[in-house]
Amino acid sequence: MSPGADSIPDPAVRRLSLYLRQLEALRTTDRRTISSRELGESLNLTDAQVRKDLAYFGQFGQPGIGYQVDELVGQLRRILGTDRVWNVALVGLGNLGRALAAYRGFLHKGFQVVAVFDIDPSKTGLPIAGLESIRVQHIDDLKKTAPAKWIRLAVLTVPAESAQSVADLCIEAGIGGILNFAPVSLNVPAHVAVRSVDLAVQLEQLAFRVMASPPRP
Amino acid sequence: MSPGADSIPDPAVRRLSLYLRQLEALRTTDRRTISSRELGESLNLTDAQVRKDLAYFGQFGQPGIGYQVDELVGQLRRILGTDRVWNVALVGLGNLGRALAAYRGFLHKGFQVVAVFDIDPSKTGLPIAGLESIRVQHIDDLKKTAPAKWIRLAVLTVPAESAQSVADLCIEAGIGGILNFAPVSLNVPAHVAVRSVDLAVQLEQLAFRVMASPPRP
DNA sequence: TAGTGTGAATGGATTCACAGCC
DNA sequence: GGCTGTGAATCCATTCACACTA
Repeated sequence: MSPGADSIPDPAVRRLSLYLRQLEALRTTDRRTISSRELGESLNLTDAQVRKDLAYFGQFGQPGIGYQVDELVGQLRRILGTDRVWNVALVGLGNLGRALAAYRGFLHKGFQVVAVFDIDPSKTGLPIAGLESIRVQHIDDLKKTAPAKWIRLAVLTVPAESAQSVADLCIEAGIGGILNFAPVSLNVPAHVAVRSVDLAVQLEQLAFRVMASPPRP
Repeated sequence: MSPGADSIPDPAVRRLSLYLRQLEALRTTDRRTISSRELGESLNLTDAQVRKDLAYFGQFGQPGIGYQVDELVGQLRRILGTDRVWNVALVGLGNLGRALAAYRGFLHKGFQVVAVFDIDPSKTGLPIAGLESIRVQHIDDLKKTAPAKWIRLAVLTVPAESAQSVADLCIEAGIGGILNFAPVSLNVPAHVAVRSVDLAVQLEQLAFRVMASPPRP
């Protein structure tokens, strides 16, 4: 069926998530089909871009009609892997970590926080607001808990200084993907995926663009 | 001096922030200079990439030596605009909003949250943990407060349903850059910069990559 | 020798444009 | 007429390779 995932341009895969999000929003309306042009316009992309991205994975559209919203949602979920639920570990219980633990939006998108870790022993055993069924574990439990609970993704909300060593622990524990909120670039082996979100970096990028455009009257 | 900001490839500008972060970490050590090769290796980039990115903005290196760490930090801050402090508005006081308000790491990177808004009238006037000097304001104050406090950047941590209308308010208030955490794509005029961070999208991207590589033994 | 800055070459992603289908 | 899927053409970013400098 589809070609190997690594032969597909990374930008195309990123857009897949945006298509899915847009289509899911559309499903609450009574729209049954959508054209590549409409879908593209809603995201500031060209119609050709949309068609090419989807065509990497198969032929989902009908000439003269467009794409069936429901079917395309199903296909995109399958492609991205969110047609099942992924168990996620959250590591680091600072402000951000607690906020993410309490965030409800993940589950129906296919992700479920099933374990929470911190290095501070005084926190272990405590309950988590918004996650009634689980307790904070010490980070040393990661290596045992991750395989036992089928956890393959980890969210890191730890201080910059400890991020690399925590990432190493995650990898040892068999984690395959890391979402890193610490402001450092992690070194990981090729078989591990990392995405980093650095708030300060995002703001810097905005600052650069704001400087470039003239101040508003 | 430098060419217009929009003639510079976006990927290059993104890397500038990473260079800056890396160099700032380096400054705590006694390293005075660094070569493009070393800087690149620490970020999994080629030396040519690093040199070309920097060369868009000027000639900062010394042949045979490399780059002076301190000087390059200064140049990058100037280029990105973080040699001064940017006033930031935070809109939406859910879990994530409160976590970001309390986050200390921003100030010394050049960003300062100087106002906080929410639509819930019962929250207005309340103090913010971690931001002693300010009080929650109602979102209708945005249009008056933003110009008065020289706020040009906004961080949106509001529900998906209200994100677009809050963004519209920001734009009306003269905001030039929006960091959007709501899982929707915002429509804004060309003179406004937007960066979106959607946690679910990030996890989806990881899931896709993890599926592509074989499970670990 | 070590390392920058940069034109030229390469490699990839986006857009074009059109054959084919509803 | 409307719309997809896709080779071909274009555009743009990355890498190469080398003249030049400390």
